[in-house]
Amino acid sequence: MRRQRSTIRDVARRAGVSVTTVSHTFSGNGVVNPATQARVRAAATALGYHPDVVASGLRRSRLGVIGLVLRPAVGVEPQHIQDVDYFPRFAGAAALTSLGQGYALMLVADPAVPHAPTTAWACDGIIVTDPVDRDPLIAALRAGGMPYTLVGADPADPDDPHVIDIATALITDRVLDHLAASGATRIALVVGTDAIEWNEATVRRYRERTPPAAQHVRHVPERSEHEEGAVAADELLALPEPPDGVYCLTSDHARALVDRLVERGVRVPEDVRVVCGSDADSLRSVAPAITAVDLQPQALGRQAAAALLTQLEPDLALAVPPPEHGALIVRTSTGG
Amino acid sequence: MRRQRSTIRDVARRAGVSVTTVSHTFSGNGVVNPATQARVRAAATALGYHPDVVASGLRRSRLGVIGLVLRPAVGVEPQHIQDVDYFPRFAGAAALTSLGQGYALMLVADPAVPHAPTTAWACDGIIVTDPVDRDPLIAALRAGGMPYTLVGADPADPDDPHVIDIATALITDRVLDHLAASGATRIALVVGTDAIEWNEATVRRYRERTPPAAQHVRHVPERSEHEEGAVAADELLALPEPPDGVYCLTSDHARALVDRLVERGVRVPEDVRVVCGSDADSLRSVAPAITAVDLQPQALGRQAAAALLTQLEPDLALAVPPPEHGALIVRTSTGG
DNA sequence: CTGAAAGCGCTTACAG
DNA sequence: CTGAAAGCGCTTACAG
Repeated sequence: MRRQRSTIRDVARRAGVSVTTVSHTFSGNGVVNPATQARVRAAATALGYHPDVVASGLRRSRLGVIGLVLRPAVGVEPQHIQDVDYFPRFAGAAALTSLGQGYALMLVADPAVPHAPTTAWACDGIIVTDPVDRDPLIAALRAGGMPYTLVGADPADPDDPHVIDIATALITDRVLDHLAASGATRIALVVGTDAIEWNEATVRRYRERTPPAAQHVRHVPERSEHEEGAVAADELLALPEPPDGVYCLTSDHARALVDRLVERGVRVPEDVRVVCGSDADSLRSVAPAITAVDLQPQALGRQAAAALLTQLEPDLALAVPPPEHGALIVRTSTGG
Repeated sequence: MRRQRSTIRDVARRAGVSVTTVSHTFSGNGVVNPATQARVRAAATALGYHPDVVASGLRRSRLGVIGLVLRPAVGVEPQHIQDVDYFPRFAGAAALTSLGQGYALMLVADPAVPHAPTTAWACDGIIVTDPVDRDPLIAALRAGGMPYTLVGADPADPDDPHVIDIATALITDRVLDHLAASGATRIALVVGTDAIEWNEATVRRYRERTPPAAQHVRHVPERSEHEEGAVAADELLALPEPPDGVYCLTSDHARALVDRLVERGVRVPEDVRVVCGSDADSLRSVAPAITAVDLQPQALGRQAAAALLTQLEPDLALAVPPPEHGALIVRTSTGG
């Protein structure tokens, strides 16, 4: 299956030098007479030679590859993940930042899941988005001595220094303030069930800020049918004192929730104001359009890649602007 | 920089066996007594051992990595490429298809550009989107014996068997038919300058179908300022017989073009009908919303990955549904 | 400035 | 069923 290519040996033979000289010529290490270099390069060109990155990676312990584990991607149907706006944008920005520093960006399967292809270990460092509570992957990365950067913290280890802040508490404050300013007095929270910072820290902050009697938290699995959002809407309306504001983290469920509210004659935003925690195409084009948090996936992707690259090569001194956390895109669902 | 991990030797020593036995245990090759296997696995676990994919890749000539070259990405500012909807969706779908077969998807820089990191060669095969005329990258891939799949053909080599069809002529027909059905009688074409199939085959088909006197083709560089679309609009209006229909391939320029038309008092779609060749967020949310071709990036991404995987492993027999080429999303700009 | 040689961590005939 | 040994293509002290 491998392309049979010419090797450093072939080039050395053709140029009449040793493999050392060929290696030096291409790596820039050592000193090689310019005339000799020219002979070597000519031979290489004639043979269509490229240094084998894999062999070189084996010797130098540096591949020039950054791995990206997109947590929810594993085992999810393609149509699911790609409807989500967040991940493609995050990955795109991380890829371009990496390429700019001479690194490729490799999308890998979670190496901690059973039977995962071990390719995940063929990189110089790994970005994980998002780590879960007591994340076995992080433990494995540490055990293997693999450099990593996390987007959002493992809830069980908030002080890991290799975390890109996703500012969940700050964002929660902004959303709850905005809902209140739009006239909401009883705000319900609809969150996912993945044990990630985004879910857990949102709930924590919500409980800190909301009088116990007014608290209502509904959990909806991230990868459930969209209709679960509608079911959540029904339940909220059935409460003794239904909420007049809802903060729903995921976009699919927010959409189904609003659809159901409208279907049942509830006016949005007059009767119930709704904010979604993650902006997406689909929130813009529905009626009423839904106010959402701009999570700034591209800024986060750039940040994460820069942080990991700096870990790998401390001299890089990459300057990337931090994301502007908590920016709200106000739409009809909160009177915008 | 490399994580110092335990090696197959360490495991062999601890388990009291040879490295051969350890290798056989993990690779599934050869036959190993179950009891011995258990000892080996126990030792491996205790040491936190993972087979080194790079070393194994070097020996076996198989890495489990598919490369993806996104042509326009090179040298482009991050904010540019990520505004484009096409590439993230394509890459996402290709990644998931690959992961499903145990391959990682690596985003690599164009290995044909000078000083490109050679990482691009650290994969088992490469997907190129989109090849340019007389593409030096394809020549390099062939010379290196690297399996590849192209999305769209090299205009100079339409018969390469490793091409995923992007059906440019068919799409052009659909668009021109739709514009005519919406009332357009003189249709201008606004295309990019990259020497890719999409641009060239669109022009060719347009010229085949349009009476010479009614032809008007305007080239706008893909990576020019958005305002170039406005300039194109001005030029079209300045023609002796201005068009009453425009087919503009790229979304940024289509948007600027429509904005300028409206600004100058031209009614869209009553006076001029406009179709964009590539759907994007931005076309949906403007007024008037712009009719566009759904290029089906996800379907193409799946197709391309499946084709390459099948080349690498003929036994795979991956069944992926082909994209439904030429689907139009009709919006206000053509009376939808 | 150039080269012979060891070794990165694995796989794979081959011999026992 | 198990092991000793060669070798994948490169890099890097080290000696000349």
